[in-house]
Amino acid sequence: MPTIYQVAERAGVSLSTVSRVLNGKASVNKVLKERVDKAVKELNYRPNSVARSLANSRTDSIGVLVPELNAPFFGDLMQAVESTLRAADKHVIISVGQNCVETEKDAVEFLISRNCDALIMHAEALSDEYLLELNQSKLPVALVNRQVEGLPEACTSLDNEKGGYLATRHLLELGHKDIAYISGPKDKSDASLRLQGHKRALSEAGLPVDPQLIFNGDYSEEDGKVGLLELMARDIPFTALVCANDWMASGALSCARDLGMSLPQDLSIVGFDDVVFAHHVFPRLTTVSNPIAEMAEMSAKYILNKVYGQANEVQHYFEPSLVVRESTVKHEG
Amino acid sequence: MPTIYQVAERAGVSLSTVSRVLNGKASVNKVLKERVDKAVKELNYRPNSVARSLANSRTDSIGVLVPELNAPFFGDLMQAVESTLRAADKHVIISVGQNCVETEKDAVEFLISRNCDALIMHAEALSDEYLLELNQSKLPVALVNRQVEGLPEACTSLDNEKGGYLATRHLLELGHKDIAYISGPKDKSDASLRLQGHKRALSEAGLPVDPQLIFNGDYSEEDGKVGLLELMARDIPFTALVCANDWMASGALSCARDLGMSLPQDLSIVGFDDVVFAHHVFPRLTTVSNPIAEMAEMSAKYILNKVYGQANEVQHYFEPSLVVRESTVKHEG
DNA sequence: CTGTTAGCGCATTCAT
DNA sequence: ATGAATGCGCTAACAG
Repeated sequence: MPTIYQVAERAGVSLSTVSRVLNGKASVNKVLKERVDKAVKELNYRPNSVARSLANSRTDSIGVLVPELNAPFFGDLMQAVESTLRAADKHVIISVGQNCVETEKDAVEFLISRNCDALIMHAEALSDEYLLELNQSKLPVALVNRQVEGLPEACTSLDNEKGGYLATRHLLELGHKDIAYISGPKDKSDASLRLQGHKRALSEAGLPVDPQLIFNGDYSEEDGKVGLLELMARDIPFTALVCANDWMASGALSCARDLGMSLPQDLSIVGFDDVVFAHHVFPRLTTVSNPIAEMAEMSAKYILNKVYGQANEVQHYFEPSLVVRESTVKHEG
Repeated sequence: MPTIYQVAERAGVSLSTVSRVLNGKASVNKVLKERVDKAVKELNYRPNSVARSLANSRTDSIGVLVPELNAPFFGDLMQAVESTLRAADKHVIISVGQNCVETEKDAVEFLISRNCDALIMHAEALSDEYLLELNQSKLPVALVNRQVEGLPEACTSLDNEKGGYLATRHLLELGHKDIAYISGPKDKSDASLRLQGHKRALSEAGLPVDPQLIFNGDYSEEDGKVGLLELMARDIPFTALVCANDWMASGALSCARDLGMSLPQDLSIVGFDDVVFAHHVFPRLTTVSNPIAEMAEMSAKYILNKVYGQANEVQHYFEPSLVVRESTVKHEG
């Protein structure tokens, strides 16, 4: 590995001149510049990024925290972040939080110890206070798909209430009146907002909100199944079901099929997120789109602005929209 | 940010003593060690990993190349690599190759410029020659799910031929005799090996290999659909279909349903890889399991051995196995 | 067992 | 516009 020193020697100039042409910040005599370029080529010189980082205390690396690596939702997120950042010659160090406070803290510590220039996180378990504190520690932070009081510009978020509203509204328009709901964990704001939207749609239609038609799930596929069984056991009839995410919808879907129901005639089901397998399930899932890739891209651009002086436009709030497929059908009756 | 120097000062020892207790390599007087530990705590000192890297020319980071970030198959791969490496306090820099030679080369260049200690790659487009050359450049390389002549110990791979054999064998045992096959790109060795296994199963059963019953796909969902339509257009009856991966199987599945066929009665379908959505599709997909997570883990352990002096056992060859679900059924007739 | 010294490769003052 | 000198924070001989 040639060093900048050897390049200087071969080009017959000083260290600093080479550095200058490499970074293009200061102006350099054209002749010298050419000699340097030539030497660089001949030696196949590549700057040592570690040394560079030590000298200017920038690593050009951004830490990314996601709950898991093998879920389509977070795959979309990472894809968007990586490509946006890579276009700016930054790179991504990915770390996994596993939905657990301790692991998430560890992961953040890990990323910090790696001297990341900034953090982009989809933090599930970390508290708002922790995030605020982190942000004040002069390490820029971007929060994807989350809203933290006091950090408006660092967050991108979705109007989850509207999403919940759209899902239920769709079913109402199809003539359903008895609509069950499988919620996400109520301590998560997105879950409670989605539920809130559901209730608003019901109210607007002049329908009561029956707590017996609501099941509290944990966003897992398994809980889609458990939830459906539990709801049916309560013996209050319903012709449609909203699930707070696609995983639970998928669980409910296959459970319903296993129960011998014919879908969507016997039960209309709506999901949330529009993850990639939403059109793999049968019947293809009607769901609410979640523009996670765009939110992730905006987070990356926000960091690019904040840390590297770029000037991208960044959007912080996003609207969900309904994606109608085949798992919902008009209620005859 | 406190430096090692300030820790030394506060503990009343020298720089090197601090370094020694931090790295635990050499032995240090117990009393001094305690003073150092105390100072570290009090100052909340965290070693600067960049400086450390510059001094010992190790970044403790491993470059990972995958074709895409938002596919379940590669999600499993990354998950396994990340957790294995993280347990050893190494970290992962992920880069995307997009199935394209140029992009893959760029990605590799990028990772090299980042001073990765090693590379773990699922390289799709890069040639064997390129990989051999890379490996000789003293940068250790591990190839996941690929076999390169001349680099036996760097590779983990699956017995794809056997996988193809198992898929077709299963259908034969169910009484099917007319079995169509949608292959992956024939320039990829896994695809051609899977097809080869299919043919062997046919031959062993004394059945002819009809080229008219084979369609060349590109592993995409779309080609599952296109392939099925094309095969049906050829007007040679078949009662079962093997697809060289789950994506194509999924495409074929939903295409068949759209055509009004009732599954699995009208057509038995087998996939390959057992990706996460294999049990989301309807009917749940019978497929061949691909232990990608284990292969990835082994690649990580291989690197841990090779670069960081660990001594894990590493397995290089893996056997696929059949996962029977509901998309295949006995052929009556 | 401990402290002193010298780089690792580069960016950046500061002079010129 | 250019070169010489200094330091980023740490590890690793080396000497004691």
